[in-house]
Amino acid sequence: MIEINAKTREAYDLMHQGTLALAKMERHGIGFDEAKAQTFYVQLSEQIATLEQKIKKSTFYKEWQRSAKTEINIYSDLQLADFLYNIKGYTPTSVTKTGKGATNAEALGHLGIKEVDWLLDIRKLKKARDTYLGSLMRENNSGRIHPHYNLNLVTTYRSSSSDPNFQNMPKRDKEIMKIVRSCLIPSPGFHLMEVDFSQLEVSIAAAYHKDPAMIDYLKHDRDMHKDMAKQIFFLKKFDKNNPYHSYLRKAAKNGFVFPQFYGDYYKPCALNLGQKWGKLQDEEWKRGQGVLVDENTHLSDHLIKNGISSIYDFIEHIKKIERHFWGKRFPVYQEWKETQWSNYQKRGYVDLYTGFRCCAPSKSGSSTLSRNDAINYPVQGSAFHCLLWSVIQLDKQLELHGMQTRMIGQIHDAIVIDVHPDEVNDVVSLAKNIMTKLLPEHWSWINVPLRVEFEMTPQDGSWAEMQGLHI
DNA sequence: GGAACTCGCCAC
DNA sequence: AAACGTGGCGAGTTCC
Repeated sequence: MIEINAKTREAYDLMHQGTLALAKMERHGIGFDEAKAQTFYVQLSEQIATLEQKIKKSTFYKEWQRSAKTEINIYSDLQLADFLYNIKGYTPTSVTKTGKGATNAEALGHLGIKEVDWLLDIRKLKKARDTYLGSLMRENNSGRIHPHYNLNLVTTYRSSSSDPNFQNMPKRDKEIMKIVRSCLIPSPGFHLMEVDFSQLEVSIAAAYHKDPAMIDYLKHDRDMHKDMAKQIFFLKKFDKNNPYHSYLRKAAKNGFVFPQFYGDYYKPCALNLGQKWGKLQDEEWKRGQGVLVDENTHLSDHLIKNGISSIYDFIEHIKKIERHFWGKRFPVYQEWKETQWSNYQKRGYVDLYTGFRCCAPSKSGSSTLSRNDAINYPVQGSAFHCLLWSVIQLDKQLELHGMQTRMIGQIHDAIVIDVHPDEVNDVVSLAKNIMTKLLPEHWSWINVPLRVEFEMTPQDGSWAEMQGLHI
C-alpha cells in the first residue's frame, strides 16, 4: 500500500473517477471457457507426468538421488543447485543476489544436460498450468473472471492487477499464449478488441526532457531502433524486408535502446547483446559464430572485419555508442536526467505532470529513491495516467450512447474491450478520438503526437486470436 | 502452522 | 553516484 499524494484537485478526481471506471470493468469481467481450460489442464498434467517419468528413469536422477541423504525433490531449485554446482562441479554462468549459483533458464540452458532441459520444459508447462490456468479456474465465477485493478499499490502511481493478474497473461511464447489466452473469450456474439498506445512511455518522457532530437523521432514516426542497429552492428544499409536485419533491429531495440531508457549502462548492454542476442559465447570470437547478418556471413566474422574480435572490444564499442547516444544524439534528454536527479536530491520528492508526488521508496530497506527511480517514476506514472484518463472518457461515452460494448481489462498502456459487432466502428472512432485527440488537448504538456493500434478477434474469437485492425 | 523470505518468470 | 523501471504469483524453504 502506498500513500496517495495527490497535490491537485485534478489528481484526486483522476483517482476517484479512475477507481469507479476500473471497478465497472472488474464487475463486468471477461468470459472464461471452463471446458477448454479443463482440457488444457489435463493435457499439461499428462505432459508433465511423462517428462517427470523420463527424468526419474535417467542415470542423472539416480546419481542425484545417491548424492542425497533424503528423498530428493526434482522441483527444488536449491537441491538442484547443490547437486549441479557443489557435487558435480559445474560452474554457474550467473549467481543470485544472495550469491548462490543461479538456476534460471539461462543458466541451466548453458549446461547442455538433457535431463536439465526436461526440467526446464516442465517448468514452463507448470507455469502455464499452475500460475495461469490454475488461477483462472480458481477465480472462475460461472464462466466469468473478474480481475482486480488497484490504484493504491504502486509507487509510481501505475496500476496493478490481481486475482487473477490480468496484466501478465502469456503473450511472447506462442504455445503458452494459445493455451492461456484461448480460455479468455468475449461475451456470446461479441468480439474482443485491444487498443494500445504505441510507444507511450517514450512519448511521455519527451514531455519531461523536451529533447528536440527525440521529439523529431516521435513527431515523424522515425525508426530509432533501425538507426541504432546500423550503428551497433556496422550495417551500411538497412533493409527492413531483410529478416537478418529485422533480427538485428530487434536486438538493438531490446538489448540497447530500451535498457538505456530504463537506466542500464554499456557493460551489461554489451554482454547481453553479444551473448543473448548475438549468440556469441566465447570471449574471443572465432570464424563462423553467432547469428547471421546476411545469407552467408556470421556475426563473428562481420564484427572481426570491423575490428571487434572479442567481447572486450565489443564492450568498448558499445561504450562509445552509449556516449554518443546520450552526449550527441540526445544531449537535452541527458541534461534533464541530471537535473531531475539533483532536484530529487535537493527536495526529496519527484512530481508528475498529472499532479501526483512520489517520495515513498519502492524497494524495502531503502528510504530514498535511486537515480534511476527519480528519472523513471514520473514517466511511468504519467504514461499510465494517459491510459487511465482514456478509460474514464471511453466509459462515459459508452454510457452516453447507450452502447452494449464494455471495457473489460487494462494493461498499463492498453485497453481490452468486449465489443458488440454492430458497434465496432463506433468504438474504434471513439477510442481513437479520445486517445489521440482529446487527451493531448486535455493535457497540453503532451508535446508529441500520440498513436494507437487496434487489434480484434473474430466474432466469438478468443483472446488468442487477436489480429491487427487497419484503421 | 503460518508468516516471510528466495528464486524464477510472466506482463508492460 | 550508480548500474534495467513497475508489478503478481507459485513453489520451496526458513523462521518464529
